[in-house]
Amino acid sequence: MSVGIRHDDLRRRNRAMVIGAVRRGGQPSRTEIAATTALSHSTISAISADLIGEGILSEGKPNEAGSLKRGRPQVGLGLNPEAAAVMTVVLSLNFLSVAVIDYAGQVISEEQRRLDTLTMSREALIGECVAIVRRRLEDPDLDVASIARIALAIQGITDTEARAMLWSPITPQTDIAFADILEAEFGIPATMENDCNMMAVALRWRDPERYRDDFIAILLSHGIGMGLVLKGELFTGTHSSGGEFGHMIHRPGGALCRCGRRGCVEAYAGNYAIWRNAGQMGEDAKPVDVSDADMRALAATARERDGPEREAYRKAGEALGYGLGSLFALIDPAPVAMVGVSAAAFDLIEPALREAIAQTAGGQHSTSISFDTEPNELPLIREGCAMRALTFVDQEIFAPSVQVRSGKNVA
Amino acid sequence: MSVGIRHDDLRRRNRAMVIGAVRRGGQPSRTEIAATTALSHSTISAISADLIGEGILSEGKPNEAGSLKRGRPQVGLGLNPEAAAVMTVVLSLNFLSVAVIDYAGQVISEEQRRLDTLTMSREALIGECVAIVRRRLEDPDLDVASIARIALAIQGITDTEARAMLWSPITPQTDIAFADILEAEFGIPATMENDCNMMAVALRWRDPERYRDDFIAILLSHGIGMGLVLKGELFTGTHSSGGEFGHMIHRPGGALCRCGRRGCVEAYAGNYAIWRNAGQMGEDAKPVDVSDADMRALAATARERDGPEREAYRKAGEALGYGLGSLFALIDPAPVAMVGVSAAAFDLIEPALREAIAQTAGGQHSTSISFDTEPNELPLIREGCAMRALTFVDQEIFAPSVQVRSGKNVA
DNA sequence: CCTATTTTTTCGAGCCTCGAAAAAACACTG
DNA sequence: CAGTGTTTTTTCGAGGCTCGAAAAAATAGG
Repeated sequence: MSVGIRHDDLRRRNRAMVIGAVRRGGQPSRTEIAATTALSHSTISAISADLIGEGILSEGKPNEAGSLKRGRPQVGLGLNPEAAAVMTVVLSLNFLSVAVIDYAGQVISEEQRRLDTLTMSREALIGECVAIVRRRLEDPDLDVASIARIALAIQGITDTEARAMLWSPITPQTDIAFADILEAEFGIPATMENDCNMMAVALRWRDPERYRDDFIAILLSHGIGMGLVLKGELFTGTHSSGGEFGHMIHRPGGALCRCGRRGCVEAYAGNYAIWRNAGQMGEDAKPVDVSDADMRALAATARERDGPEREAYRKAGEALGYGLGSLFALIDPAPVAMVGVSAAAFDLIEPALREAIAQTAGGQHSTSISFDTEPNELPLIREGCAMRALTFVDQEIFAPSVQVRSGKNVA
Repeated sequence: MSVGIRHDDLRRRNRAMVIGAVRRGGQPSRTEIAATTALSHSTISAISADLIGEGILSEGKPNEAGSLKRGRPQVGLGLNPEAAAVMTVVLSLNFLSVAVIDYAGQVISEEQRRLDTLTMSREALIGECVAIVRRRLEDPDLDVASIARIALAIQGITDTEARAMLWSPITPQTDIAFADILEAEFGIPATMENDCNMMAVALRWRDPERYRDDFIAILLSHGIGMGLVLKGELFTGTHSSGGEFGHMIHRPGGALCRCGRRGCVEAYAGNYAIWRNAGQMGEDAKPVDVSDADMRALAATARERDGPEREAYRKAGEALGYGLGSLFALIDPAPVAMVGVSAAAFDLIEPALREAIAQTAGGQHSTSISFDTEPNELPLIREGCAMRALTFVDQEIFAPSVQVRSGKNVA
């Protein structure tokens, strides 16, 4: 049931708030933090003194950005890059990418690797992941002990507790508890995240003006994925991973979807769906993986001449529009970011999308709904993972419930 | 931005928590409250002493429910019925119902009234509401000063701040700021709530076992409404009122909906949709209001023989099933309560609904999705309003941010 | 009547935040 | 270059809150 607030929760939460204010950026001074958190100067002073003493924060150079104001200059607080580090592991189709990121968010070590995820055995897939992580950990320039968290991301369905990949389009393997495996192997806490959720997290950090409390990130790729932020929090469904926007029903009994069902949004707007419609192979044609290059060529053709290619994109737009309309009927309109290779073809998709959305209850103010596009999803996913892992460190390690006060001093 | 926790917030929140634990029922003892809130006995003791002193809580008879245990018997805490009172105003088609409820949740005064909402002028509608509230306030048995809150409920769309009805099927009038009107008239804080949201609130109080953190209440009536509770909180969309489940798109370009658009779930499952399908009037037939008696007769006919009536219910089930399937794709399956006159015909709806939902991604475990039915929505809406208003009193008046400590003693 | 048991209250200790005042750090002025 | 004004940051005592331990209260059983 609902639990009371203990006295020591107070400090914990306010510590987390100060760290959060600093991470949000701009080298805020103590005074600025006091203003945004509505806590008194004395409190902020005490907490930041603690945090600096523990090597979590550090004071910036006061001479920077030549303060032209009258009195004592504000001294900006920043994150101490050496306070900790995190690792991101992004597993996508035929591609594995790992990075080590310092506490301030800078990449300090990375490795990328092509592999044939669709045909690999379960053991090989796990083995590659473990091996690449091990290689990064053994990097002589790195302080292994400082890596406090690993965040993995994968396209597909993850479990509630962010421990395992349950199903993914990039591999025939199912139910791999990556988080548990890496934790057992390296003794570092790990989580298994959904790629679209990480995209949403990254967008929030990249552009907090536009992507603040409510917004939607849609991945237009082989499949259609969604990351949804509602009321400032990642909405991950009540049980499993992200909202399966791509499998909302567009046309009952309609086109064959990769998931085996019929009429899903993805069966009209996924790369394979656009491809088979453009090739006039019929709506029951077996879904195939289409390369990004082929998709770009397809879009070019569609731009060039009216024909089945253009019609395929129109159908995709229609499906996305009705899907978004139904979604907006539930949650009300919000800014949308279209991410992935087909986001580069959004010019072909948008007209039909807008037309469809205008036919729905959620599209009442359809002209005011704004779309952003970002063709490259991988950097977003990695950034999201990094921020997710760093936020974990901020909250769970540097502002823990049981104040251990490790007193470790990185000086 | 995110705001820090002040020192005085602590008491406020823990006070609210104690009140909440008592309202949740069962005359809990101080020890039981300490257990559920994870606060210490001393804290609970101090807070409950305060609350009893302020006349908010009262100690129950210790001899009740003959405690057979060894030591000092627990003394149950209850809400002092005289601590405050709230008023509910439920405006539904041709019907206005008002009740005064004491702090413990008992109805102490009520009045109901038939009126022709569909033809009334704006002024007449507002006038009737104001008049009926005034009559209750002038009830000689009542302590007017004790009424701390009014909660109105109406079918339709309300604004974000719960101040105004923006649109409702029960009247051609739009944009009536009922909450502001009543506040101005009587000087009592008021809110304007969506009827389906209040149904959801009521279900949560009625059966917290089943309706705890995630569930859905669907109103099957003239229109299709939804109240959605996610992660223990009423989900009211990001901007406006409740999720407009009834206006998710079932079939793009399909049957004509009351909202003027095409293919909405409601255009297949609303009373008028079932009625016109049963009468084989075509999917573009103008929506008409059907009486509850007519709907019951229709259901009886459908049960009796196979024919267009039965087919109409099948279509309704199909629309609801695909709609729920799409919803479940986003939020994952959750218990559903079907409320309203057509919930009494759920036996006719369920087979097609289950068949449809099994075709969707959200219906993966469709057999495990459970439905409850409750034919009568009005009592639910009233209960929900009452609890909403009482919770407001609990949290905003008896556990206020600025501790005024009125010290009023109801003895 | 005494003892065991359980609930509730009391009391001092330890934190935490706050406000006010002091200290610090700089710009401006003559 | 010393003095003054301004703004930021720290210090310090006061007031609150929760907690744990111990005491007090209330009952059943013998």
